[in-house]
Amino acid sequence: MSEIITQSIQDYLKHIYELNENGNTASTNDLAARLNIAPASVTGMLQKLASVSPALVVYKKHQGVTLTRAGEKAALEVIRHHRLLELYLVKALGYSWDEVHAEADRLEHFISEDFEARVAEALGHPERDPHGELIPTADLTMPMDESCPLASLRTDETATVKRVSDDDPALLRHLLEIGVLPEVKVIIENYSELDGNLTLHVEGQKSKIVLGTAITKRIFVEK
Amino acid sequence: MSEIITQSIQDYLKHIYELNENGNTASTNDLAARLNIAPASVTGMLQKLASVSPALVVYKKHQGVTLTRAGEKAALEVIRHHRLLELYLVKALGYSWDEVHAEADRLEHFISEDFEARVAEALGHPERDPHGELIPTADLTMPMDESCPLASLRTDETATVKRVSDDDPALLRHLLEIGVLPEVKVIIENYSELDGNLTLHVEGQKSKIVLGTAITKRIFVEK
DNA sequence: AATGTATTTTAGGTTAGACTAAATTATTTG
DNA sequence: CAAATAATTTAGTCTAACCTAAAATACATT
Ligand SMILES: [Mn+2]
Ligand SMILES: [Mn+2]
Ligand SMILES: [Mn+2]
Ligand SMILES: [Mn+2]
Repeated sequence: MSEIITQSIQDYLKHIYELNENGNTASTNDLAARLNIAPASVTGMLQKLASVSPALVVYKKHQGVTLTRAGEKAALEVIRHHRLLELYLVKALGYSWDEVHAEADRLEHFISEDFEARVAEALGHPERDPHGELIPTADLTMPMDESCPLASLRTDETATVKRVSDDDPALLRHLLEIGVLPEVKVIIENYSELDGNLTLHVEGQKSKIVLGTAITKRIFVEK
Repeated sequence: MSEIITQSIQDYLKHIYELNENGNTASTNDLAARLNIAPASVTGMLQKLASVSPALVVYKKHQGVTLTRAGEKAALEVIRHHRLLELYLVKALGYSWDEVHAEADRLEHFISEDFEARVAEALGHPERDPHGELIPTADLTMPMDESCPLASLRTDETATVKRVSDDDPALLRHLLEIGVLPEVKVIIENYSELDGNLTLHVEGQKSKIVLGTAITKRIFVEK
């Protein structure tokens, strides 16, 4: 039984996990867009993932998929690899936080459990990756994430940045430049009803900055 | 033109390089044995490698293959990855020298040129891997290897161990135990005509040891 | 409730890289 | 040098993971 979980399957499961995180089922089209694979091919793979034993997803025609516990464990394994690798590349090999994603996205599929354990040890069993994303534990549970989008804050609210989306290097370079990094405090000076722009003061920075929703939806904070 | 060099092709080229090292052409059967692939499948791949452009091997029916310059460069790229990775795993992550081969054999195909450069830098641009094997340079040339098999030495000769075969963990653990490591000096106390056994004194060790040809052919020394 | 649009699935096909069985060619040995 | 044996190649299949085009279904709007 217990089928081989290929690189391709790992990528499907990882993206299904991320789409499921907000309680949504993962739709064929969303997955196709994320994975850069034709929707028809995604349907084929989802049907396969649902019919292996143990099943990795629950599939109902036209209604997208959710992960089974087996699928979730496989997904968390890959995500743990990814995030540990990202942090290791930064800490040990001097990568900057906008460079790590692509490298980790490949290597995540090929490191051994031994390698994973040694890297975790070398890093002191960290909780978060360079972008503040939570690292699943060695026993494959995902810690609770208490954060909400910066975009949901309003004038005079105060919060601490916890994590940022890591898939756009240009955004990461910009955030580094304006000092919006994990664990940094921000104060909302103004919220614009018209465009959703936030004007905010960033701890340690002289001038205020204005950020649109394309950015503030990708920054997560705790109040 | 310039075809994609897949993981599978990289493995073929690497093993062809190693078989070619002693001036021999790489035979279908030898490759099949090393790669754990049926001879018929190897023939198919060799014909393909000979017909891509630029050609990666020179193939003549029933006579095995040799690498073209393009094939050699691709092979050296993989071998450089492998040996840098092995040394990095030992130096940075605490692997022992009998544990690194399998991990490096997978990762060699998936690290970026950037990763390679950073690892080389972190290691101070080393010349040899943990087993004493020479690391191809960044511009893909293989340094001269001046060593010869320990098995070719005779009574009263003195030599320095330069490298050992890295593909048998049990042998590596044994060599570690008896102190036969790169840069260690040995003196041949006796050579047996009958079985080829060598009795030798190893620098830093109390008692003499006797090694059969299965071992002495896999240890390389300089006089 | 009917129609148009968006989403998803089905059907049929391609490619890389493996396999086995059978045929061919090369090499060794009596 | 002929027969046996070993090495290699050919021919035909298989599987995973993708593709496109067409069909089916679901959903949104009037
Ligand atoms: Mn990936
Ligand atoms: Mn990250
Ligand atoms: Mn390999
Ligand atoms: Mn080695």
